[in-house]
Amino acid sequence: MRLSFYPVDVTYVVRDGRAAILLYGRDVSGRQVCVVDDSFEPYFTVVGNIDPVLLEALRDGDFFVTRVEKVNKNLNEHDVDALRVFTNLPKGVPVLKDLAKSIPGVAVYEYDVLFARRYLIDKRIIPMVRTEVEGEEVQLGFRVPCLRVSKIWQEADDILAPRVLAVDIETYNPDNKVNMKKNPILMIGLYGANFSRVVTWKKFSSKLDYVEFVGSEADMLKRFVELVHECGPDVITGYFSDGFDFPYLAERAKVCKVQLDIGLDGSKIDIAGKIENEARIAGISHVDIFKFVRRVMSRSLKTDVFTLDAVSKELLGAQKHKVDMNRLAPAWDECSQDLEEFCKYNLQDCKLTYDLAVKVLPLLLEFVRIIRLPPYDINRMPFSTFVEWYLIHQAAGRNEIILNRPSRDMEGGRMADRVKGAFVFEPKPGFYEKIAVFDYRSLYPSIIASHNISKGVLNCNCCTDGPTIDTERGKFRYCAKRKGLFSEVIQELILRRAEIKKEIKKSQDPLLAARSEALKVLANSFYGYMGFAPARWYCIECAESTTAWARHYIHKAIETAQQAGFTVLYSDTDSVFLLLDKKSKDEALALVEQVNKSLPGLMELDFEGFYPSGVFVSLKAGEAGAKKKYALLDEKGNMKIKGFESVRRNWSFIAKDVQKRVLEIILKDHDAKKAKAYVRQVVDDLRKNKIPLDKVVIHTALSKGTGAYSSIGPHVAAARRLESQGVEVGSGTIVKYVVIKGKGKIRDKVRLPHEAKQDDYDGEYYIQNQVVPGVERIFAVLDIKVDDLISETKQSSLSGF
DNA sequence: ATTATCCGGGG
DNA sequence: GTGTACGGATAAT
Repeated sequence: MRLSFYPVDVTYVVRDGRAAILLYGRDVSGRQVCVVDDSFEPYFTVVGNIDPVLLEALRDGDFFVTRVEKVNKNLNEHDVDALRVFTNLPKGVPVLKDLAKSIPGVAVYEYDVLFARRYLIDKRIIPMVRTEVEGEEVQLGFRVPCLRVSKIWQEADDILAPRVLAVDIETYNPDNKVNMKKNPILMIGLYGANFSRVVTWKKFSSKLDYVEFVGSEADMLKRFVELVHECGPDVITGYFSDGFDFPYLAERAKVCKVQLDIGLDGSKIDIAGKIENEARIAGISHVDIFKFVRRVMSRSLKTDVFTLDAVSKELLGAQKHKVDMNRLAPAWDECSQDLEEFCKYNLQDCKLTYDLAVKVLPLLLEFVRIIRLPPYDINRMPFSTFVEWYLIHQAAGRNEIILNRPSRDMEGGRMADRVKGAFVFEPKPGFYEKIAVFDYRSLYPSIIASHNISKGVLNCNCCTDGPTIDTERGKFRYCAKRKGLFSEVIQELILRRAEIKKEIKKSQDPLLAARSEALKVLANSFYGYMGFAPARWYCIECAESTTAWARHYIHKAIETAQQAGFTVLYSDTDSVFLLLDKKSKDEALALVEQVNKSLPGLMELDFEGFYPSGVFVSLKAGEAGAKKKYALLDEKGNMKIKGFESVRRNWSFIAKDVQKRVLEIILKDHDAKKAKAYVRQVVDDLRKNKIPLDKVVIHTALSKGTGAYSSIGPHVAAARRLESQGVEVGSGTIVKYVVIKGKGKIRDKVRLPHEAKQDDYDGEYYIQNQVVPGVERIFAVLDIKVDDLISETKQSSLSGF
């Protein structure tokens, strides 16, 4: 019997003393199935001068070696004769490899690659991609039909469009603390394509068609299992569902003595993980959107908090349904009509999670396709291991032995290795006109590709004329004859991305954007990987060479520009800011051409943009982290602001407004006097309390409970006021407050916004602590002192007349 | 300055 | 599951 299906989840079971790989998925007719392969045997690899008979004899309890095969492999990109040692069970591998390792002259490899992953590597199966199988039906007592395969292969590259179901729970939580054993779940929301449901166990009158009432919490949990089965999702998703919803559901199921058997094999949700919970459901890919967004997408998002509300706002332009969560428990106790609002809230959370899943799954699935691991694994994998797993698959495809992870000691030793970083040319603070910016396109990846930087070809024995680089650590040479592993795979990533970018110009397919993004992120992670202590293919010499070449090339661009008569304003890592002065844009472009002619391989200097004006600001002592602090105005009149991020959410609107407006006046009008007059006006208005009260409200997030602070900052004082008014506050609560006039400590002058009137706030405080810090560095550049901005106006000083 | 710990998200 | 743990900010030494 022939079957065509998309594997979603891959695991294994041991039956009758034999391991069987299980590939759950959906076949082309839309049916969920499980494909069973019991022909794959666990093994590890041995290198060394040893008689195979010694290995065949290894045994420890129930674990034993079944056979030994000679294989020809590459070890660190060199030919080697190896032995493949097969064991009866996967769990036997770590035990038997220890025995093998104790034999003198033996090195062991590939003993820690999980069995199911080993299967994907060796069979060259990419999860979520269409897979062909031949086999016969078997009865395993699963919820889905099972097929025992005799043959499995992939020939097409189309990917499953997964059926997605979003889940969210609301819990009874009267004391603001999570207590899974004590407090019940009140409602469970589910949302999928053409499906909305909220199940709850207290009856109140409601016209909402998606609300379903059951008799008890236990009934609700049972109904949840039924509904999941009805939907039959490939992907079940939640927001922080690894850490909250699923552990909660599992715990309540225990308390209520309900079998939460939603796995396709009839198993329960499996909550694992030592540091962070992970919730696994057999046969279904559980995707925790929060984990993916925070780990993989955080750098490309503006928000610095990753709540469902903030992330939805940015990615979807939608927000949570507004309710007062502190009212949920009382409403439940009173069985109040308000519960309807909480049902709306519950469903909206599900919908947001679903919409987010639809939005981010293309990127996640693109990583699945490139890295060749199931969505569940990609979702939870630390970003650092993306490169590792990409390398593992690429290496295996090249008949390379997968290198071992370092021991604890080795890792500790590696920690001390420091790589000399990038070159930075500090800008001279000031206001400038006509700035041209160049940058090297994907500098580090293109250096690795173009200079053949790779662990296996470092200081090779086969030639001596390869490219050489002087570094802090010594002189390194990379083979001129053979392309190394890193260099080759990163080159493939760069070239594939270039092709996709061409396609993007022709078509608007959002999948192409996801693909390009995934390739870029992966290529950019290689440099970090080479210097990452726990890496299998750790190569500090490679990392050192990469930055050394980067410094070489940025210096080259700077020198070429200077020889052509340009003034270099600023440079950092891969970019150069030039002052055009009397030169034309064409001359700047010609300069780029000139540099590019001398660059090897895939390296390329790009013209990033032309800016009519810009201002570079000096740094305060202790501001070492933010090397760059500048604002540029592009030809369309847009401001590009870097490094002024001290103006964040714990600043009042007035401070943010003033900083932005000052930069605008300086860059657009080139008028220092006007900027000064503007600030003086604001200062005057603050003194006279003419700036609206809502502009001086300061927002700060609490990092812990109010009792836990040893020093009472203004936001803590405000939080305590809130508490004294009966409002629950805790870690994460955003506290809003204003500072009012009066003597004494700031914390004593803190009031909640509703407690203060327009005339109460302390203008002088806002001038000194909010407005001035935001703009003083900018005015320093223009030779205007703080005193000029805030001294009492002549009118007021004459008013004593 | 450098190292330990805490926290994120969720109700 | 042939298992291992993130990363940034802040507090503590």
